[in-house]
Amino acid sequence: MTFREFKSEAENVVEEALKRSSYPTVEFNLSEPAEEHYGDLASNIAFQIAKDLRRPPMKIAEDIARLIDLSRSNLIQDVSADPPGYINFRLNYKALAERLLPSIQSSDGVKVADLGKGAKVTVEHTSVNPNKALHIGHLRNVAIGDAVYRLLKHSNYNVKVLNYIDDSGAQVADILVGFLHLNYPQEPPSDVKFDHYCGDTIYVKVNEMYEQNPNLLEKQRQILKELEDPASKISEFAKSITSKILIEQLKTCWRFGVRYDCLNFESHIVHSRLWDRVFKELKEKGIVKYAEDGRLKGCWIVEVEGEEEGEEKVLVRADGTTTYVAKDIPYAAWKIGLVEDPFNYIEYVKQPDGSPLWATDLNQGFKKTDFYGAEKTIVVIDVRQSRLQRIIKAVLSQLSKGVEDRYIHLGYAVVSLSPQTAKEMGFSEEERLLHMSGRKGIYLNADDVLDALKKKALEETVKRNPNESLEWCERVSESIAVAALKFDLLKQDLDKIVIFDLNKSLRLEGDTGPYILYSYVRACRILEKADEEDIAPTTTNINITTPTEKKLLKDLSKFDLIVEEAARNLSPKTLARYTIDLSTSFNNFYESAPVLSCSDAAIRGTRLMLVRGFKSVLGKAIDLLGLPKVERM
RNA sequence: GGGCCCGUGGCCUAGCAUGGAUCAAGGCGUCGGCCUUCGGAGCCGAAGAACAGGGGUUCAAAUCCCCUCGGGCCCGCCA
Repeated sequence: MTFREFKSEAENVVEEALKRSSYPTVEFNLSEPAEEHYGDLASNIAFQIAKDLRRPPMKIAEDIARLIDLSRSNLIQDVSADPPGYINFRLNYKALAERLLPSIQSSDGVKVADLGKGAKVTVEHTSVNPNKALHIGHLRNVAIGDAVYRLLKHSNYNVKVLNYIDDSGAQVADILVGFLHLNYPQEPPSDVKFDHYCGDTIYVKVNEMYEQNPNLLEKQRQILKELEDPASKISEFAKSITSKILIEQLKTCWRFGVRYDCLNFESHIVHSRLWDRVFKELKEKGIVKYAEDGRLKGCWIVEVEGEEEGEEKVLVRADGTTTYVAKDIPYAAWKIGLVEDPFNYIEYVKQPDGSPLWATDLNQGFKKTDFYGAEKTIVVIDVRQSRLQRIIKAVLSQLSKGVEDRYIHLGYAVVSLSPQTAKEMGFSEEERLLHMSGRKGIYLNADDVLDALKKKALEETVKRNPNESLEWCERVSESIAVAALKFDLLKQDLDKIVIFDLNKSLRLEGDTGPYILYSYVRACRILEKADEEDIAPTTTNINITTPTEKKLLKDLSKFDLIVEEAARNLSPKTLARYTIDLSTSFNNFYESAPVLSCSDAAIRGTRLMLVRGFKSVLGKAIDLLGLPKVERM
């Protein structure tokens, strides 16, 4: 918001000084010094010049610093050359406060850079097979996808969120086998959600039975065959089951604070014959080849860039059916507008935030242009799918130039169970982390984890709020649980495996979501009391004095730079880390700079503005991460 | 066998894109402090002294390059 201006002022004065000097023009950068006491920004320009001229950097830094003219700068307090050759700039905190604080007294004033200029982008995430409940691993996908959506939307992209529903695969047939051939009742026990029932009981049991009873596998194949006809009785039955599961899954996602724009059903993509059109073009352009002989005789295959011969991927089997990856190609082509839209759209359900959730349909509904033909499309899927995603992208690139930049696979490492949790749950006795498996029943259901977190938060909330109703405490605890889990899944690098430990992840202290919420609540309390005591913020006589005030102010001023970085790199982690840092700065300020009891009116008023500004900025950061907010806890 | 990713104090992580400053930063855990002060889900301090190992590039490497080791994932006419 203004750190950006400080930075560009510093850039300008260095460039101008360089022009006035006898030194050659070079590229340089400005970064924050390792230690606060060096200043607020440092230029490495002297090192860059020293490299070319083979002269001591310190001398060069001194020469340039001497030529720097600050007369037209507002936010630079002073500048110095320091060993071994840095040019350090210090912020004029009073000027920064006067510029920044009035603008962020309400959340409307907290602006984010316009990166998107309204460009149409789709983000696909969640995409859980509709035969089971979401587990903790799925939640990483959901949290990342939702945060990316929020980051892009606020950076002025026109973002639509897609959720791909594979309603015609073998996993769905497995559930049908359970109902039709193992006589599972169609209603779950009264205290069990339908998605849990299908996933925890039927899916796992059916897969166990396949091993003992090969006949059952034959039944599954039969069901799959019958599912190909959308008008068949079994298709209708499948649809009723998958819809029931899907709605339960959506409830979990809504509980997690997530929304979507459109459900894309695989069965619709298959029956739309999109594949035929794309396949025809792939053949005409020679992108797919027919294997005349060899191991893959009779198949249509593509070569995979960067892989050895003999590693070709089959798109169409010898029997004429399409493979998994082939099914994704027309869908991806649809997303970026390489094919016409064959779908109608119906309003599937109203979401808790009031927005409609649309779904593809082949018969009824309207035509809509919102969901296909995006400038960029981002698909959030774990890294195990990287090779397939690369193949899809490569095939599309051959159909149309420029697809490389428009089709983006956002991969992330999986969530695994810690040895302790694996033992506690009775999944394993080994001292190593355990990968989850829906088929084997090795996972923790998302709802169960949230419930456990909520229970823990509730104990604390009730203890701290003896005068509040149980309903109130429950509501707050639910928010704390969601914030804790979501933040835990967002805060680390996408390339790193999340080792989920039931006990450790139930933490409410330290680098956690509750820490952030707690900081927010503290700010709310101060503002509430200030209101009661009729203490108004200063707007004319701003006075920044202490180190913790300065640090908080500086952190606030960086918000838009951080959001920009996070949005550009599709990196929720970047914002998550900032949010912790900002909260820490506030808590330090809170300990050392009393607001309401401060006797100096100007200082008190300034601090109050800082608290308000903090509430606005942190509130925005919380929104962008997709965490729930609470005003008391 | 080929490809991708990870390896930072006892444990978990940030920093790596764009190499630089005397102490490489947080959290957890351990030990010790801080409520007559806006809420202690907080703050302060201490101990531990660590960028997997080796080589290279550079005035300067946790960061770039190469090799080795350890761990994970992917490599099906399954999805």
